[in-house]
Amino acid sequence: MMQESGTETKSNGSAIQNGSSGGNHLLECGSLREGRSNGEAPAVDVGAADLAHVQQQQALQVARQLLLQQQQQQQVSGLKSPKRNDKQPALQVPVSVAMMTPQVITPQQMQQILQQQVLSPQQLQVLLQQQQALMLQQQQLQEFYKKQQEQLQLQLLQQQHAGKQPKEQQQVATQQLAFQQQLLQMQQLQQQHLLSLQRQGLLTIQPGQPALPLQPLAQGMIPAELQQLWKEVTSAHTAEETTGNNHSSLDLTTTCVSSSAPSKTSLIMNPHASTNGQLSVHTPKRESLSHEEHSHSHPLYGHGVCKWPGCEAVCEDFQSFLKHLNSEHALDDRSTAQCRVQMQVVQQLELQLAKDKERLQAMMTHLHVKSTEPKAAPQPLNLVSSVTLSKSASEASPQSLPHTPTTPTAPITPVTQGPSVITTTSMHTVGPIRRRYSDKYNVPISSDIAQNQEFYKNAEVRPPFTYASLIRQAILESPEKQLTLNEIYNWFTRMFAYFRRNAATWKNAVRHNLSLHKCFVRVENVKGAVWTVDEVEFQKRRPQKISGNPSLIKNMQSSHAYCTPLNAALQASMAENSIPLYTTASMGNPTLGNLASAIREELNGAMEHTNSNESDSSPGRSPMQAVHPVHVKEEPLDPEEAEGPLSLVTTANHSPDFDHDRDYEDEPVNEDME
DNA sequence: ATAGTCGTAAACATAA
DNA sequence: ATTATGTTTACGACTA
Repeated sequence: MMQESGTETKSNGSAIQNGSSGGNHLLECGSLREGRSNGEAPAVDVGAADLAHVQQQQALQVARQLLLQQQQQQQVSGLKSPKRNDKQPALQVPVSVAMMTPQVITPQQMQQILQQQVLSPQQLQVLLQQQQALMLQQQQLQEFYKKQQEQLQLQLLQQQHAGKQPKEQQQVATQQLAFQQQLLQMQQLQQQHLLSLQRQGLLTIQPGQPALPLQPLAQGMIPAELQQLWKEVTSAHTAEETTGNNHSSLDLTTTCVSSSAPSKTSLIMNPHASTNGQLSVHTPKRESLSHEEHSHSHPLYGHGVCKWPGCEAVCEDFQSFLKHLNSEHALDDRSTAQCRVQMQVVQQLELQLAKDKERLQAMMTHLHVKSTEPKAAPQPLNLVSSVTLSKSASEASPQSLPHTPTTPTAPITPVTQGPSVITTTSMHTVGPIRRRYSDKYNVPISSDIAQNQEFYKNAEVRPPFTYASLIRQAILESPEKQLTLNEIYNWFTRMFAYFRRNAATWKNAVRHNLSLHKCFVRVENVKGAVWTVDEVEFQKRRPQKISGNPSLIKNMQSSHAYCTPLNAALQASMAENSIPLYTTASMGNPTLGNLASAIREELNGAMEHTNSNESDSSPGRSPMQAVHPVHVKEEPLDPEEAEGPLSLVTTANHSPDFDHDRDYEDEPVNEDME
């Protein structure tokens, strides 16, 4: 008999922020159409290269045009971000453009497009050059046109005076007409190409836009300026991206340029960008465009620095800033281009946000778990039990259902619907009453926990991992990589609402597991004993993980090779995703971490498997280094080197304040942590 | 059909 | 004596 109710140091641990971002009204996320299913590859055909270039040029110009208009309007009223609510006049144009896009191109398409580097920096450069050429051409044409017109008028006047109509005049007139036609044709062409561009997702311009006016063309840019512009836009952007914009924005520049930014790449690689809602709306400097209602804090001004993308000019006071703004960032092509880029950034972010919101909503709806919801179901487990998303669900749901007594409150989403709604990576709910832990199914525990931390904390959902995995995780998350039994208990209760009840049961299970599995090593300590993890042993039992999926392994390996460069960064930043627990994880694209660790863990598992279990026979760098359990306590031994450093960081999150928290005692779970 | 894994329950031991 | 901590056994569900 274990009566853990004995030690009830009610310090209630907790930082259980039931942050559950509750009712976010999901935005209608534009249709999630397949990315350019019909292989009309945006890629430029060699033969049609010129045409494509012209198209791009024109597209760019149109974009500039739009932005110019926008800017003109904004000059007075200030900038308005194309964010959700504004339908203000100031934004009219851009908004329509921005809002348009989702329907025209899906995010996926966008990603693809960008990934394909349809507009790679180089390409854009070329593009710009060509644009310059074109503009010059047009300029010449226009000038000529003007001259002709002037001439014509002069002649007209003269002739009116003279009262006669010489042939010359007619000639001039027809000439002019020809030019006009020429120009018109050009415009039409431009529009045409624009449309095709749009179709290809190269440009996000509203088709209904009026014919390309000639005026803006006339004031085309100076080549040099264009170059500079591009440079600036690019560099500024990349810089920002790398400085912590996690938002996987898909703007042209960054996506193409900054291969170093893990977020982006991974997002692209990620089949289902799953995030846990929470995709914080926090856009680093990108808010530059967002409008500020507060007169004083100009979104483009902060900390005495101009926040215009890539500017960073120092301005002592607001006045000088305004001055600077008007002089340096006046309505010109550069600003326009930058604006455009910014627009895309925002747009993508919004798309992403919308998507994630929708996802979250679906998750919530599906699980029917609301932190506010009265716990009608006494058996928390059952609540999710039928949500089986993992394997078992897909194969045969029938068997799983009968077991669940409490299905009433169970998820709404029919099981048959499958994992489509909830991304398989993020939401591995337990199986039937007798969970089939996804533990083995390529879901890295660490990332899953990190990602769904809030969820687990608030919803009494059984984490889809075995006790062993959870215990290991708890231990690895600790600073010393070692925990006392009680600390393990605390970790369980702290991290999972599910483990705040039936303490006797699961605590027994924990102890049972600790004793049973060789991977848990008990180490005598000054003040008792602590438990550590023998990673080698732990991994030994993992080969089963990927059991039947050679292709997956293959993919993993290949993809691993591909993302090796970013792996380091990923690992560092994500640090198993568990560090800043919900902070970083939620900030960026949690999926990243998931992906990263998934890859890593999977790989380890796979390799382990193929390496013939045991006996590190691998010549090169075997994922595991045979270490004797004895050593365990001495040095954390990094069986998976990849994870070694990570774990170190991981521990950081284990703030001392958590250590105090006491158990949530069993039976009378006063779930007042809502 | 079978072996292995996992969760649960419980008996038992031991130290504080 | 009580409690926390460990160990061990048994058993059923489940999977490969």
